[in-house]
Amino acid sequence: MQKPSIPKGTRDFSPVEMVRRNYIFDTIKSVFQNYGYLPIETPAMENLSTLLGKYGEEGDKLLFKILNSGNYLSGIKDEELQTGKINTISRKISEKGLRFDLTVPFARYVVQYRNEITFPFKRYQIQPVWRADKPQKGRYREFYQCDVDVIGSRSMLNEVELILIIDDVFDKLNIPSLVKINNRKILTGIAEYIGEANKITDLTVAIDKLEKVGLDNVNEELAQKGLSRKAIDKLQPIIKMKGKLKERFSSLKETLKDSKNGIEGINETMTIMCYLKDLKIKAKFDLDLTLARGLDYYTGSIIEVKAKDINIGSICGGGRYDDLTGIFGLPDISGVGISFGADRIYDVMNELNLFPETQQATTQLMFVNFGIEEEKYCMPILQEIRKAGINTEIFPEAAKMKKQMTYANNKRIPYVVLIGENEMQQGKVTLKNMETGIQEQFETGKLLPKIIENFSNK
RNA sequence: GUGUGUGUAGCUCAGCUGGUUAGAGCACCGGAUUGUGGUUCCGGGGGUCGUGGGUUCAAGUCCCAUCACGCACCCCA
Repeated sequence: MQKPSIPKGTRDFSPVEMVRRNYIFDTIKSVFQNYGYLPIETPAMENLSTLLGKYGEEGDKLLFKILNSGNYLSGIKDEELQTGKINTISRKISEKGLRFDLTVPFARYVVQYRNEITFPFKRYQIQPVWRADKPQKGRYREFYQCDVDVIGSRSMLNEVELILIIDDVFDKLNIPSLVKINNRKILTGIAEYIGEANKITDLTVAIDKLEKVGLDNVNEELAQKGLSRKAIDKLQPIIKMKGKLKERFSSLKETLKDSKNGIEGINETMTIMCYLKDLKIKAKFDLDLTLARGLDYYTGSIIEVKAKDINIGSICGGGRYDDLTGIFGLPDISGVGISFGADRIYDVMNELNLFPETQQATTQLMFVNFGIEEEKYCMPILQEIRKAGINTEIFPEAAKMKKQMTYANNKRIPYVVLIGENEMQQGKVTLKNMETGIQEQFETGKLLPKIIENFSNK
């Protein structure tokens, strides 16, 4: 028989893992709500027309497509199949795809329900997304994103609040983090300044790698992509720029003074920084001109968060998009949002041992099952204890004591109740503390108060 | 898409320059202990060595192919 398995890049989650994952999700959710964001959900699959062309050429390739139902080959002629033109054929046999992120479905949602939505619209969305990437460390084919976006407001206050959200989330999860801030308009300005405005994508992709591969390699890649020697020389002082935030801003302003885009980007970013410097923030944040971010739709601020001392890529990222809804027929609506990568956050917390150990046990009290008579005697007591809010279970069959105790032990249930023939006759119960091994006997009526007392002491 | 590594028990792995019947730890089941888990002792089940082909007297071990998985790059959460 074939060994059971799951597709690569996907994962099963055990009860222990789920408790931890839910801890992350609950933390994130509570912060989102704290800032006035409300949840929505969208379907796992979208029409391919919604998805295609939104993530660049690379992104399109990474979309999971869903085969049409029924006789999906009926509209295709034999000769057409022979041509091997995957793109035209796949358009005919597949009309749906799994969502690639949550931002594009959100844009679709906003346009579709524009008459019912009050703007600015603040929503959060925590759902899985799928990418047909090659999996590796910190990269999965199915993973959760926790998106929070506000659409219909151009105010930089939104950016500021998103950074506060980032700070709150990582503070609550105890993850030391580094927030990088940049602006696409500044990058455009730089491209204009060095005289390579049409090579903006190549430029940003290359300088994005600065930290990883070093300046020489970046310059090499730029030359390879066809940027002129002169342009690369002009770029050097900008990406090498160091010093205090204030100084960097003023020197950048001087350099990009002829670029309308550049100045706009600088002003926006300065506005954000101005707010931030007067607020209490635990995370480190900084302007990082090498931050580019791939997704095509960003037009203004861009934000990315990395966990300190861990090499796993970014754990949160986002930015402002001025015209995402334009493609769906609703132009001139600006939005800004960020996305937390729950799975990477999990990996980081795992590596740094940040999960509270206490999360393990869900059952607080287990009744050992001695037989039918005892079951009947115990059930009303269980009901009463459950009503008091204690997580309680009874072993479902009168298995050997050893098996039942092993079960309780493996499940890390802290207390076990024994009511057998002896106890029933005497109207007593035996309560065993699984941690200390000590057990005591008392009247049945005293069980509940005793248990409540035990748990409240902790 | 490019490069690279690994496939042996449910899991983690050992198995030397090819050599009899493929091992360990953990997990599981049973017993010591018919009303007591976590510690200890004894015993047990479980493997077409990823798959197919080749070299050889002989292949888990060497060669080729193939599949699967991992890591790095590209890109990204």
